[in-house]
Amino acid sequence: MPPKPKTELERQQLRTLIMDAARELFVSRGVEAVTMREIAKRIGYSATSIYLHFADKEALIRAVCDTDFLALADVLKNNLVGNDPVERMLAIGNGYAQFALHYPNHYRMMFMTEHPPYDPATSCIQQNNAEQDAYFQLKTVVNDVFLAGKFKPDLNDADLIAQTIWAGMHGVCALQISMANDIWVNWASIEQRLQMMQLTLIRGLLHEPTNLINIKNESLQ
Amino acid sequence: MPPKPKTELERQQLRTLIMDAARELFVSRGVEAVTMREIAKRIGYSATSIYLHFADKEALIRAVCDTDFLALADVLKNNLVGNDPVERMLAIGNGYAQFALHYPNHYRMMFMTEHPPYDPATSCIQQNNAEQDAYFQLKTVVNDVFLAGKFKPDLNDADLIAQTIWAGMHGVCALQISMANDIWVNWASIEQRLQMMQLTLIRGLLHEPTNLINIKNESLQ
DNA sequence: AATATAACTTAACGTTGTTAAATTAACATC
DNA sequence: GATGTTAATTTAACAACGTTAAGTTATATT
Repeated sequence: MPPKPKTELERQQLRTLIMDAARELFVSRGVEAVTMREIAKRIGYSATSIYLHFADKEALIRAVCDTDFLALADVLKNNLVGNDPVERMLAIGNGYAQFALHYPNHYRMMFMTEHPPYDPATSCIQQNNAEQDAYFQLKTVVNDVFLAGKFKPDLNDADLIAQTIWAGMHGVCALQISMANDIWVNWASIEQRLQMMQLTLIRGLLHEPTNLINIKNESLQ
Repeated sequence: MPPKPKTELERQQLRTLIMDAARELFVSRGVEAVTMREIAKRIGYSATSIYLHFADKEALIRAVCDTDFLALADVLKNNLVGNDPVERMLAIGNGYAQFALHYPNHYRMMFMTEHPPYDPATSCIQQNNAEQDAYFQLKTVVNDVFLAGKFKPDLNDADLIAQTIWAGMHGVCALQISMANDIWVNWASIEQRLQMMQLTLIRGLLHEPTNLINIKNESLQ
């Protein structure tokens, strides 16, 4: 009820208050099922107040997504340990899958629904910043593996390799999220499918087996 | 405006009339953007009439999906030619991707959005029928390759292999559909990405190179 | 000719995202 | 210190949605 002129900081705080409430609801029930009124109620404001900070629901979703890309980049960064570049490449894949399956509604919002494309002008994420850009992290690892001469000799496009790895992991995660309950398919366990995808990617991309592959391989049976 | 008792055939015809109108709109603009009133208008009925044939919008979507799985199975069947099982395996992948990219809204509806899972009681599709079940077709081809002894010796779970191939192709197609416009990523062309995924899968799953792989490989550069 | 029934429509309900108008409180100015 | 301006917020309202309830109309049955 009390309107006071607010400082830029206060406006920013309210903005993130809205986003945090929205995220919590989005994550637990999916973007579609959450209403603007509900988000507003959660923080004790009226629905129309949200429109003072975000143009529409789409913009709110986009903003939440953006900060969640930061969270993903953070998860990946923490998984990015080890001296062997191939080991790091496997680790980044595991981190990615862990994120996707731990926050499926989140993942769906970020990678499985159409939203207005990334806009450098309004986004809070800096492209090609190792701390913030998940794709850049993947590409960096791929490049490390490349420089170590581990890829098959006819593979030399880092973007193409990175996108293939991404697509492989995304495929497993996305099918899990949207089709896991479908009895149509006699699904193997998600752990098996993830491991099998990683094994297949490693075998398909690297020019010779590594210890890591053998380990993976044995535990697959 | 004229109500007459209808024969079972007439009811069935109206049912498919609704589904055809719905499909056309779904395909061109996506399920979410299409309203029941719009579908009804298209065929000259009122919106409520649809509810005489489908419990709700969800059920209509599900029914359209079901017949579209038949369409997919048909596309795949027509792509399933050649003596060499590996060749057929590549062909089924190409058919799948062709379907996904030619009918992206369709594909999104079928594989990228959550819907009530397949119900054998109400579905028109017969599971494990080679003419109707797309997954069964894939699994059959995988089994042919397996019987030909082409897979790496430690791979012996046909479902797991089929699901890995599916996930790989799905990953490329799904990312293309929902993220292709995102300038965040320096996307390689969709053709390149599909080819690269197939090459990687073949190399990761088969125990020795084939002619087909070399052809693929050269054209990749 | 009266009645029942199935096909269909119109009206209406509760929600949704969103906009316009009204309200309230702090600040600046005279 | 009253007055006006401005920003923050709310209430009211709109159009559109999925869906349900209540009506209407034409055929089939008795």
